[in-house]
Amino acid sequence: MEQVTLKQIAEYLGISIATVSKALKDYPDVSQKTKALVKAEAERLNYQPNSFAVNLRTKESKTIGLIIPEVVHFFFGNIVRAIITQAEKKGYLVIILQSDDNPELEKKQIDLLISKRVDGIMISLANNTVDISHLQKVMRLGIPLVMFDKISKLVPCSKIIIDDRKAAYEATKHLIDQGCTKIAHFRGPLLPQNSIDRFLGYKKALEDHGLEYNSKHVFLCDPIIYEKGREHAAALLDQGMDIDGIFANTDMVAIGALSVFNERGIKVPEQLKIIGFSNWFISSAMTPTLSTVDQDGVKMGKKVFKRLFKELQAKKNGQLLPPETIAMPTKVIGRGSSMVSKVALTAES
Amino acid sequence: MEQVTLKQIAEYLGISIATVSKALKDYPDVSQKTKALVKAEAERLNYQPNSFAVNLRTKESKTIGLIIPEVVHFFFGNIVRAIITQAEKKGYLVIILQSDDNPELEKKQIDLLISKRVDGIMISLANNTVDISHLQKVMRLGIPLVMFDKISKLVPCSKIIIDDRKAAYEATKHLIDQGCTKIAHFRGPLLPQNSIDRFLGYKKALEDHGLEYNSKHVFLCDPIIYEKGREHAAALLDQGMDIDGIFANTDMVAIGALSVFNERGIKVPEQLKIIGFSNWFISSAMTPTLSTVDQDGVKMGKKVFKRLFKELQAKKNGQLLPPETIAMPTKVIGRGSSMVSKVALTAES
DNA sequence: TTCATAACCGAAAACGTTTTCGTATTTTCG
DNA sequence: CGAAAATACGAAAACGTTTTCGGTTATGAA
Repeated sequence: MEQVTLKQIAEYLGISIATVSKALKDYPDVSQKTKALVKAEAERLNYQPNSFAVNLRTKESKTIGLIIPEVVHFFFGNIVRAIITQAEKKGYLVIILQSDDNPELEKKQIDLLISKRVDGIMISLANNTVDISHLQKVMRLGIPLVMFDKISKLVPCSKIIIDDRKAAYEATKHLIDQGCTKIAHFRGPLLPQNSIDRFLGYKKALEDHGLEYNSKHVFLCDPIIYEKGREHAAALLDQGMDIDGIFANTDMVAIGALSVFNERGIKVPEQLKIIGFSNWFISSAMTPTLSTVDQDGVKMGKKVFKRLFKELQAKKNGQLLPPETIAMPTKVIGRGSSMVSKVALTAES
Repeated sequence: MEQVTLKQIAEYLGISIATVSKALKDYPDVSQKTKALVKAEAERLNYQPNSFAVNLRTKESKTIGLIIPEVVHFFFGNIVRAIITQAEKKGYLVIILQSDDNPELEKKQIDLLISKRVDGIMISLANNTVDISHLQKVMRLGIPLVMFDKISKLVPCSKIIIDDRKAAYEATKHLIDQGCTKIAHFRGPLLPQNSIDRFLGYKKALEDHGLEYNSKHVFLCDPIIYEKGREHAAALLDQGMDIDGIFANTDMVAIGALSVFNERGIKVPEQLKIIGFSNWFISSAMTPTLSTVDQDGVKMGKKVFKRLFKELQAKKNGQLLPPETIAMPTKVIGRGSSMVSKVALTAES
């Protein structure tokens, strides 16, 4: 019933606690015979070291924290899965906290992780996090920190991102290549770097292709949800706005817009082409299938943990790695919502 | 840089560690003056107790484990969110592990949680978990255990579920009420209780309404994914099977089927009606919108934690609560995929 | 003044581990 | 055979906290 301790094994075998501990960890100054004895007994009693005692002694928790705005999110979900898997391989446990895009909650959760003495922290910021004192605290305490996706340039830590600007540029260019000349952008909130970058990429693509940028063609989605896509799409139709393409900040928003067009009988892609962002699973199940920008969450999650692990190792050796920013590749996936049907059917399996 | 300890505060103030500890916890045998002094100093130095030392001493980790097949899943995502929120309120941290529907991984993760000395465990089983020795071990160790959604009747612990049989019955009945007489069922794997129950509910509904059950009308989806829905829908068409309704084990499967019908020009709901299960968010964004069975993940998550918390409290007081099984309510949501368009447009906002 | 009482504080043990260092025993080898 | 070296083990401190139990001082009453 109660968990067995080194002491119990020692008493049973009539040897010291120190020897038992060393035997289990294959110290060289323990005889083979004793080792065998101890291990057999530990096995028999199903001994499991008390991690609190271990952590207290070694000052290592073998636990890392992960804070993300939303677990349910398709993209984050993939990242989470990848991180957990990688971490597990290296013997780390992941504590996942969801900030709900709430900066205050995010702050509290950072404190919680610190008080739980996690070895490192991975975070994707809440959309409107501006005060970064909690992150600076993490750095000050010397806790390895890796930011990903939603980052703040003001924090001098490693970052794993995608090149949102370039990706947005290419998404917009894709619409232009398909013949669009009046392209609207359903943008994300004003603050987070990636929604800024996507907007800038959109703008740059227009300019580079001789299309004039019109601020009236940019719609703000805050928060970035399905309903906002519907709302703006409806507004667009109600105003009789002359638009033949939409680049949406996210698949979620694009799907919202698409549903309105479907309801109102606007033909996509004939009358209007749409491209989203993230390659959310469901985007390939829509009618028509949704063009989008693919960002590989699994790859990103792997990179995030790998980088953190590297910093953890460095810290153990008393080193401090200079922060590094890694941009992951993306690629435009053309599907039914932006391409003529013949192609759309075969674009993706 | 380094975390401050009681000892440092004590030394600085020239008093004992014991007094500092007691002052911070408002023990009655510490003077108001000292308390104020200590608290001010602790505040100033930003003292945070070392949780390992606390846990080692108190034998409480204030940490609970949560194992689910898949984090990304819409329904589980909601449950996770609710559990985390509730747990946080009571000062508990949640360690989330994803079993990927893999029984061996599930087993390992249970061991991991035990070795991390979590105070309690919440689990939704992998689809094909048959060996339940790891769960029995949890019970043997006296660790409070709550199972939800995917449960095993063989483990004598508390369970939070929905009445799948009743819910499936009503979903099927909904199709019958809409005029369907030849209803197929895309069922889940053979093992987990809830896919069995949904199948039984489907069958019962047919029988109760004078429709004959035909095993050829039941298609196995294992795993329960989008592609399986597509596959069976295609098979159904290719065989020229005479079907006017489908009750799918999950929205995911229903959407897969729907996408095939959309591609092949089968009119839903006119030629064929579909109802899914779970009220996955995206089901209301499909064209047509998907009818489904709503199960409130948030409510369920709350219940799960509340029950665990109750057992944790009881354990502290040396009691052991008898296991309890709670069924959460569900409700059929009729949308465009099963109802005439006039209604469908207004069924859900 | 003296004694009982209350108020306040600290010494010390305990939680279970890891690791250093010392010591006792055995082995090796000139 | 005797000294040096290798081998095997254990004592003890340390990690930071909580809590029991005494002890000291101040307070008040007799």
